[in-house]
Amino acid sequence: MTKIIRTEMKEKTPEIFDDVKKIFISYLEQNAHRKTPERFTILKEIYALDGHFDIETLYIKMKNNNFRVSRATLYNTMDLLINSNLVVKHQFGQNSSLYEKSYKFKQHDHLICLDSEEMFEFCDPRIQEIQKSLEAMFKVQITHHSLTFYCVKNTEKEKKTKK
Amino acid sequence: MTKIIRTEMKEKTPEIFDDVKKIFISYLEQNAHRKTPERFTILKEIYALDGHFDIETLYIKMKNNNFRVSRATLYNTMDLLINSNLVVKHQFGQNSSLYEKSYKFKQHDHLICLDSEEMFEFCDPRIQEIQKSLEAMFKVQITHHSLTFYCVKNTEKEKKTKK
DNA sequence: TTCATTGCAAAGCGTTTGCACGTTC
DNA sequence: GAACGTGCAAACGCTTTGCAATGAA
Repeated sequence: MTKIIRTEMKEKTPEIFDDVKKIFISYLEQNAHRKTPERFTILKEIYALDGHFDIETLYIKMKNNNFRVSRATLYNTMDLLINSNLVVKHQFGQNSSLYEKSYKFKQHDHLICLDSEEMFEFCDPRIQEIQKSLEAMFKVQITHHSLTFYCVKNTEKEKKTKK
Repeated sequence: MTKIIRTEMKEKTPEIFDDVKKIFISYLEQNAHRKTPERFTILKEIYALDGHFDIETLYIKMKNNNFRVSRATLYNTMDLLINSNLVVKHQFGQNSSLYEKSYKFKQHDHLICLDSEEMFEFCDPRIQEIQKSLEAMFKVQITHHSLTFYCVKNTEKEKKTKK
């Protein structure tokens, strides 16, 4: 599996779950969504995970913890969490999407090695400058972005198509 | 359908197909792939298209032109063309991939409006600077990147999840 | 002749949908 | 009580795979 190298240590996860829960409640109330126990259980499970995860992994984890949950509910809840800015979604390959908790975790982009199983995370302030330029040029408000660089360590004869 | 606004006009497509064909032949020979008529027909069809397209669109277009082709061959050939640097692949949503001819067409990134059907293209030199920094920092060679900004024109109450 | 490539159809797989039941408001 | 949310299974849609036939080297 993919080894992830983080360029900066993340702060120890304190009791941020209370904060996160409040934010989620506020979002649900403001948008007239119901506060079901499933939604809070899913949020809690996600904030107990580190790094990227996919729906299947989350599903298995919850099943192992004896929570009765369906994939459909997981997908629905992810949308709510993304809109609450509590989770970010990445689509690196063409396969499954990867998700990641985002509250109090620094926004970062990715550098993916094509000839090894490594993925690096980085944060470059120049991306914010580009964003400002675009907002001024196109007269829009940018909500988020996705930036991924792909690299090789060794020179390869023919690039393997990423599965 | 998505309206695409280009920030700079592309040069008129001259007889670049000869160049492109030579590059493809060279790639096929260097990698011991066969030079089948299907591959060249697909290449020609792609270079007759403008902007983004998906496999289904290309498939229909070729069927309409009375070419006997299968989707499987289209997918296989796209991989070869991507490795030849004659085509780039975008994965904006989580649905189908979009492809685009790339030879002699300026590398660009995208700005996607979430509350309209517009997509802008832009090219910012600062992205190259970020790339250089990353190559030095991680001691790798970057082959390509994907950068997409998402924006809104109007303030929206609840973000619609992109289909 | 050999075996990579092709078209076709079926399979694969992540995600979405339909529906009856349960639960929040 | 009304209607939103849930679990389950089936459906969906893009992509890949299996296989016999074709044809490039």
